[in-house]
Amino acid sequence: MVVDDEPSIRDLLAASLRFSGFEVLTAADGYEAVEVAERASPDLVVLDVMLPDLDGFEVAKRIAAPVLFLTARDATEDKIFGLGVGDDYVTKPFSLEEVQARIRAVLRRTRGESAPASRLRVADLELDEEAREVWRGGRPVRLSPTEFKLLHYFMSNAGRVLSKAQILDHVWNYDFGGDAGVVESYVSYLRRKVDAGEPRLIHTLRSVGYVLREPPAG
Amino acid sequence: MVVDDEPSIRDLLAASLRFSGFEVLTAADGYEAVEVAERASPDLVVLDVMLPDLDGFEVAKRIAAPVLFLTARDATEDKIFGLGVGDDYVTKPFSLEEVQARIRAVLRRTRGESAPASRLRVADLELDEEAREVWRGGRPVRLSPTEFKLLHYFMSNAGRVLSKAQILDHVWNYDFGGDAGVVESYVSYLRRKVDAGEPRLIHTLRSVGYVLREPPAG
DNA sequence: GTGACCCTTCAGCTATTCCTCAGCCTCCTG
DNA sequence: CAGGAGGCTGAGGAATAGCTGAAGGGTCAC
Repeated sequence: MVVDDEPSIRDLLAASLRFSGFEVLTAADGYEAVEVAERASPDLVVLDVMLPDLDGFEVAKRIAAPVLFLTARDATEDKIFGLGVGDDYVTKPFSLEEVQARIRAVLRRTRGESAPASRLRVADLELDEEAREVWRGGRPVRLSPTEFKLLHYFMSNAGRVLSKAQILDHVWNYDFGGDAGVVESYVSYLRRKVDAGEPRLIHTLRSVGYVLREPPAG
Repeated sequence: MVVDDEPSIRDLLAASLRFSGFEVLTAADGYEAVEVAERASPDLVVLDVMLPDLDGFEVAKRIAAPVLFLTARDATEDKIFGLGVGDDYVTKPFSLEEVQARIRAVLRRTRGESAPASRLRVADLELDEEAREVWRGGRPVRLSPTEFKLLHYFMSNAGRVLSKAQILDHVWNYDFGGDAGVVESYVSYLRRKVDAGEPRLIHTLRSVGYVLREPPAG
């Protein structure tokens, strides 16, 4: 369930999560959230701290499901964890990659026992979501946060063509004002760090986008 | 549904989509669009961002259907995706091939589960729309964007005779000023890249046009 | 405060792609 | 068989997209 009073953010999250295969309910304020949560018992709630009626913390207390908070950047962290309420948080403005990563982490944690692999693999390139580690051909690679998010997006969409606009929308914060040139820069960084050896995995499709895949045999 | 205030573009799109088997409604401005959409609940809306009354984004919010935006090339592309509104966009001037490709992609995506093949095949020539890959006799072929569009047009009209004018109208942008000589050039490119081996698939019908098909056995 | 790292922009460079054109070829016709 | 219309293709110039090194500014840890 996604709870935010701003329709644009609510829709953005809902659409992106649905695309990733989640079933999504939404609510625009605290009372609606509590109500919907009672009726539908969601597996997890993405909850804006700042709501028009009820305080986000208040809502969290009344909801049985795990909670991922959305909060302004300047909110002090202790407030979130200190209250013993909420399982993690993401600061606004966020990137979709980040929110999804946190969601999966919380689900993994709260569901306990079942510890899914959380490891992506394409050819001899491996990425561990939890440990935030990457190997190419068994050799560890150090990536900056953005590089990691970008590679993660590529790997979880391996074989699918991604336009620069799509990449920008998923990997960068939703309020990013710049142009798609950054994507080129970061692809260049990634290529240098993880795509130096054969076979090349990140391919450019001119005027279309990029795709991460093993080159077709032949 | 097609929404654009310019009659020429509206009619161009409507005619081309009808020919491809879609059922098409049109609207000339924002309010009409919202109204028609409510009455008819279209499966998808092709929507010009620049409308005389309502802003295209505003219209999109009030419409339940998936939206494919039409936008000027120089418009800041960033804001299209990012607002969580609209599912894809095409810049003006566009080619009909491109619009139809995007439409199919959006429908494929929003309808989810049903993942149609999206793969065309004629003899030993194969084309994957999503991956943008082409094989001839199992061997991958690299095509430029225009070559790919042209081949796609040929393959989705296999067996049908296409005049150079038709090809120009579908594969090239609607504002293309040049003459049909380009088509000859690109057919030549295609022949070299994908039609070198037997059997020849692209046939010239002198002073009529071209046709892609397997020669009748014998 | 300082240094390390990170993010973003930018500009020069390279590679690719697009389109035109001219010369040659092919087919049809008379 | 000659002539002409239509078609083919190689060459080349212009435009465009993409790559990457460098630089500026920001943030964070120490």
